[in-house]
Amino acid sequence: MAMTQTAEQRYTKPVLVAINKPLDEEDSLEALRSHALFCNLRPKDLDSLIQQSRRLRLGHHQLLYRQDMPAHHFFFVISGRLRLYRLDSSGVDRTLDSIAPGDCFAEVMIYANPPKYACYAEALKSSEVLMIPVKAYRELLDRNPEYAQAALSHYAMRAVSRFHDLEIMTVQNARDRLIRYLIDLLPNGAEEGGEVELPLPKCLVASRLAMQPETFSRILADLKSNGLIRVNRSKLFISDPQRLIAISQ
Amino acid sequence: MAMTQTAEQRYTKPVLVAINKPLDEEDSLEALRSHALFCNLRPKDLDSLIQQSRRLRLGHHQLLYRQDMPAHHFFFVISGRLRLYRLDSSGVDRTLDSIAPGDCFAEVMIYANPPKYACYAEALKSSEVLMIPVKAYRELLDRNPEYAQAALSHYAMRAVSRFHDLEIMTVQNARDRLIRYLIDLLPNGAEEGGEVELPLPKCLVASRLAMQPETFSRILADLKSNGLIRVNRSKLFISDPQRLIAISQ
DNA sequence: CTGGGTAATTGACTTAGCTCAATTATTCGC
DNA sequence: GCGAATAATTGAGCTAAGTCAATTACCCAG
Repeated sequence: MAMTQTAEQRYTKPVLVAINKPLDEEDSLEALRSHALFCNLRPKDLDSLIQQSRRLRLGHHQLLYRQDMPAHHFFFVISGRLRLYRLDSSGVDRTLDSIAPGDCFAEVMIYANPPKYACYAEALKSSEVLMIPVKAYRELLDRNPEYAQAALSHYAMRAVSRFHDLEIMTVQNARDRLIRYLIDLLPNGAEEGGEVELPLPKCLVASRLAMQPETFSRILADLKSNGLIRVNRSKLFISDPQRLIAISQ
Repeated sequence: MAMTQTAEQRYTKPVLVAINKPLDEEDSLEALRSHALFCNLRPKDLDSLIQQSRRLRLGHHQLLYRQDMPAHHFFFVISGRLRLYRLDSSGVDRTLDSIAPGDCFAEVMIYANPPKYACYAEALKSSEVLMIPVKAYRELLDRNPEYAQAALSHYAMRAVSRFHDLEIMTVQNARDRLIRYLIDLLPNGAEEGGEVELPLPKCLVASRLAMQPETFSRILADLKSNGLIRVNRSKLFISDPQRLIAISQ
């Protein structure tokens, strides 16, 4: 079962030795330029930051960093998808977040003290990330204090969203947690229905929501049989979010 | 039962009309001066910020702000204790955090957009808070960009700690969640034992950990009968944290 | 210090969700 | 496109934890 198999067991490759090539080409960094952390940087500052960064290719299931490793870099996802997880004392693997292209992660390390990664990060499929030196970004902020504003507001948003994640987890039954999770995946929340794609394989969504994969599967089957959702692989169609909320009391 | 009684039902007093007196006296603000967000401010800047703030007295169970209220202030706890919680659609009250003297809260609102409180805040007992205008603090940061560093590193720490809170909640059984929670309350974590005081009444700790008060009580009784903890009101004595961790597999 | 209200505990019962196990899909490397 | 490995589903049984109810212990206001 995936949840009891640890990343330690799965991956013997050393961390952070993926093929990395200099970032001379300018393709596929448009998303970076529009990211909240970077969109206000002067072009020359951003270019310099990119020059000091490395593009990294990660294979399916490849580990990017380990919890407690000294954090010298933070990351921007160019393509693919990653997940953040922790291992507890008994080696159980707890998925805490998934990261999509266009997102940054471990950026909180820029100002953490000590700068140690708070979790593991691995690629869920073959992915490309930009590996940005913490030192370079900090120096940029120190030389240009006006840039701090964007970082502060980015961190504030992140804090609110983690707070919200915590709220879901205080919901005491598995079905209601799953329903809240699905509704948060909808682009407009409970406002209107639509199709959502699970950002993680089902067994990892289950782990994220503190339930067993079997329980996840049964709840989904039940919602489906009640006509509340339609399921197609990892894509779910929710026609009426309000009805979903209603059944969760 | 406390968990199903909503704050709305309990409190009819208007919010934010507690007696507030100007902060001319300088007593009991020592803790403020040593807080990470303020300790690097030049005395004249800090004094000006304090001048623009108001000291607020809150009675037992008094509501300070509501979720989604526009956030014009953030807060520093001078004395007493508060809790942060949310209400879900069915009116169930979910405790997410408790705030002790010397802590700031809602400070993330300084840079949130829109500036709306992400939760409710109420006093758990009679408390005094300093009510700091977001505008004043933002202006201070805008005029003195070098101050941003402290705010950034404070936010980074907060993010890591929320991430950790989330991790506890992915633990799938109530006993293990409670054990992890208790160990986090120990000053030195699992390193050495000691006495911890529950920061919330037991029924709210239960809510925070997504379990029923009855379950909380039974788990505590069981740990006690196994000699793993000693209980005295809201004070728990943990002699051997490693043994506790061991039984949580 | 006393009484009313809330919080905590304990018991009995029920059920959601976990575990184990077997089967069927799906995915990915070759 | 084939086959091995992983993921998802489904069933059966069991147990942790929820519910309801009654009792006892606290805590603050008066």
